[in-house]
Amino acid sequence: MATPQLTKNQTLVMDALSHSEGPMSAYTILDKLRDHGFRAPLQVYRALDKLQEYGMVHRLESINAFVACSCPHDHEHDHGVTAFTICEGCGQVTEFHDEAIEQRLSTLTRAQNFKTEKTTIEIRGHCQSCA
Amino acid sequence: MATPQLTKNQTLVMDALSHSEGPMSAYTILDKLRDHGFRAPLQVYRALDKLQEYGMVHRLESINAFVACSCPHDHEHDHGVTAFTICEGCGQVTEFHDEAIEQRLSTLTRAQNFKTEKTTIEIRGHCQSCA
DNA sequence: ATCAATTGCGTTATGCTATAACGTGTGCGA
DNA sequence: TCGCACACGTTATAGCATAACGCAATTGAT
Ligand SMILES: [Zn+2]
Ligand SMILES: [Zn+2]
Ligand SMILES: [Zn+2]
Ligand SMILES: [Zn+2]
Repeated sequence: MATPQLTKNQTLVMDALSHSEGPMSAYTILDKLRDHGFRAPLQVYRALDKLQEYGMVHRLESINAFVACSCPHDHEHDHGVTAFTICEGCGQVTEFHDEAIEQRLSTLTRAQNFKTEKTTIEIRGHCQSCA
Repeated sequence: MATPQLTKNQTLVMDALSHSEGPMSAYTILDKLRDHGFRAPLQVYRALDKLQEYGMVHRLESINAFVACSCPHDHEHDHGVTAFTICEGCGQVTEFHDEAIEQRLSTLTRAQNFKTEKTTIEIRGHCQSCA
């Protein structure tokens, strides 16, 4: 997915997420952007949809929140399966990618003739500092 | 987690999930059980909490729904990491467990001194029939 | 037997998350 | 110039989950 020029709203949401310490809910983002003219949830959700499509933002399904992608590359290509550790103490999220897991999941889904479209891997627990 | 005698509400919710073709939302369960005296969401959520604690029900984070555990065993011991394929076409959910993935995730989290409490693996896509 | 603690239950109200449906404006190629 | 795609703004609504209260039944010591 190529990364096109972002619109004003998309830029605002992206900046909010980038400058945040951890993940944010859509409504938290909304509150942060009220001073910039945001009034309704849809403004946030529409921007988030696009940013996810561009691979710049990930949704954390298990906590209904969103986080900026921490990959070093520039998103000119899909990064495969993404996994996260999520600390319940401090909220810190760490993104990682592992070829071995991706391969293994691919083998398992192929065995049942399942066509994968999106894979979610989220590990809840406590980070080193919060253990 | 030992499986104690279920209460009336827990039994009703468990039966509803067991007899369902696929996963159900809490509110869908509520509607199914209105004829049995259910009136409020909390009656469902409280039962679901216990059933999850007993390992008899799993929550699917990516679709806000619940499904009966399909493991053959009797839940007298924790089954490790649970993974699911979820068909977007027919709603069919398949539960599976893989030692290799569990080991790999354990290695990766250990490397960052992360203490895992709950692991979510959900694969959205299309099953053989719906491909 | 009695008291205290635990657990389950029912109810009302509330909060959080996400989308439907409508209309507006803008840019761009046919 | 027309038609289309896309972003945007607004209002309303739908869907998911929990807070807080009180009551009843159970259990398990003392
Ligand atoms: Zn990423
Ligand atoms: Zn932490
Ligand atoms: Zn199971
Ligand atoms: Zn299917």
